[in-house]
Amino acid sequence: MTIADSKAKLATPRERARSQMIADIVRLGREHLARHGAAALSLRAVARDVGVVSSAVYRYVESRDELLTLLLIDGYNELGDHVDAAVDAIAETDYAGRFKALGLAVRAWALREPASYALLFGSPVPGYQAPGERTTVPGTRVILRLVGILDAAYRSGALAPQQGPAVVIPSGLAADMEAVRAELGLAADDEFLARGVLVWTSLFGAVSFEVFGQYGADTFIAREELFEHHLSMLQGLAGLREGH
Amino acid sequence: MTIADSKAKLATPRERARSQMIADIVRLGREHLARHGAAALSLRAVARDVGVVSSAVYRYVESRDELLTLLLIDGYNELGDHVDAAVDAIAETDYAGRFKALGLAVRAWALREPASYALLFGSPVPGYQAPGERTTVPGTRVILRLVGILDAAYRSGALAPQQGPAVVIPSGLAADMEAVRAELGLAADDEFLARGVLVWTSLFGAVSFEVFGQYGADTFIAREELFEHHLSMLQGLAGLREGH
DNA sequence: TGTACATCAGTGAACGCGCGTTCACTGATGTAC
DNA sequence: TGTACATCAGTGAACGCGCGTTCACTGATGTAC
Repeated sequence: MTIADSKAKLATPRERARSQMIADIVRLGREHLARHGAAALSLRAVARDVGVVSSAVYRYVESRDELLTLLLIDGYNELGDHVDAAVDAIAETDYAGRFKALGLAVRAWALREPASYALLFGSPVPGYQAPGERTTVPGTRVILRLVGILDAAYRSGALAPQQGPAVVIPSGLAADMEAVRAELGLAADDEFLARGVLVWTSLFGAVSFEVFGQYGADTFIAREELFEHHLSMLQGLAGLREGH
Repeated sequence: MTIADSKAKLATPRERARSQMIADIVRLGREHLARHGAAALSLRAVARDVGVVSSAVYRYVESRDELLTLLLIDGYNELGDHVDAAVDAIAETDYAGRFKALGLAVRAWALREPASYALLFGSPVPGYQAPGERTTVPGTRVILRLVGILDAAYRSGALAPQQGPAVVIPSGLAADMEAVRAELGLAADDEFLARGVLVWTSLFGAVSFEVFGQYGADTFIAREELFEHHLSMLQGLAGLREGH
């Protein structure tokens, strides 16, 4: 039974108390993350914040690693919800608008929750290996959304043809792209897919630079303008034309 | 007196032993970093590896934070040396070639030293604040090198004019660009500078995705081809034409 | 060249701390009849 | 509706561990005369 299930049913009082407790643990765990970072996440400290003795947490969470997993899933879903809401607010055929909304939503969430963002997209937590069977689905929501926008634009013919000299796609890369296309049921050709991957990494690269403080303290005051300008260029790189 | 100074002089045996010891501490500290991550970096563990009692390390390093600073500077300089060597191997006027060499050197070093890369470009270490007066110079070597290549290309007229519709640079961003241009003595206009910043963040974004495992285990087998393709696109984005 | 003293490297014990996890326990909440 | 029992939440003590940092100390290496 998942947390959502037991919450939805609002079953017995005990079950309600139980899911409330897990929610508290995750919430305070996230605060703890924000203050001390993922590597220093401590079950004991979270227990103190929850107002319970440290061993009591083991009634709800198997181990420190499982708490990390819960925080990871929670973070992915929060980010996914924000991105979905932002994208859904834009007309389905306004591909450029949806792309920008996605990018702005990622940045806004990352700046609001830098510690969660670091857990999701920063350096791996030493000694911790995320259980793929639980994190893959929430962890791929944003990229799937982005791919969905770009592929829909491609299908509708709204993507601008490639500019400049033709770029050769080497065979190994072509094979990778074919696999992705098959797995996700995409229409776009290798060239556009490869551009999409670059747009993806570049988007997160720009957000990470800002969140992780790579720009330095003083350079770039107008960071929102800088990011929006980046988005415009990435939009062009992806082949998305304005207002389509 | 810096480490390099005392080494160069090869002064007294004691001084040689001293700088050798510091070098050992940094070297083994880096190994420790690789295995356990920056947040878990422990003076005691490094001392054990060096073969000395933990308190002895305090003769050479003021505190755990100072060891982190030494590792940070060491990492920046190693990366900087690699990048410099790769760039210098290409003719000065082959701007596109130098750009690609820079990108490939960053990626190669990051994959060889993922933990150092994570310390430099990953999530910040909680509770640690790098002392700007010691880290800024080594920490800006790569970006200054990149800016140098792009600005030299601009001055020589080798940069392609902007393609596609004119992008408006808002006033705040323009002011930031003017400040950067003045500080570094650049010639390039706002438009090219802004593209340069995107190229910079995108380059590190692509490397970070690969080093931090964001691509997942199975997607993208041909990662070198993928990265080189990214570099080609970024080269185009920067306005660098082939063979110039 | 030889002696007396100062400097330095490294030792080992100790400080107080927080961590993850286990375990036997006490009450409170639920369930079966 | 009331009693007897089972389930669960939370307690508090304990385990063994590693950490950063301090301090008085022993020898070895250097320096001044």
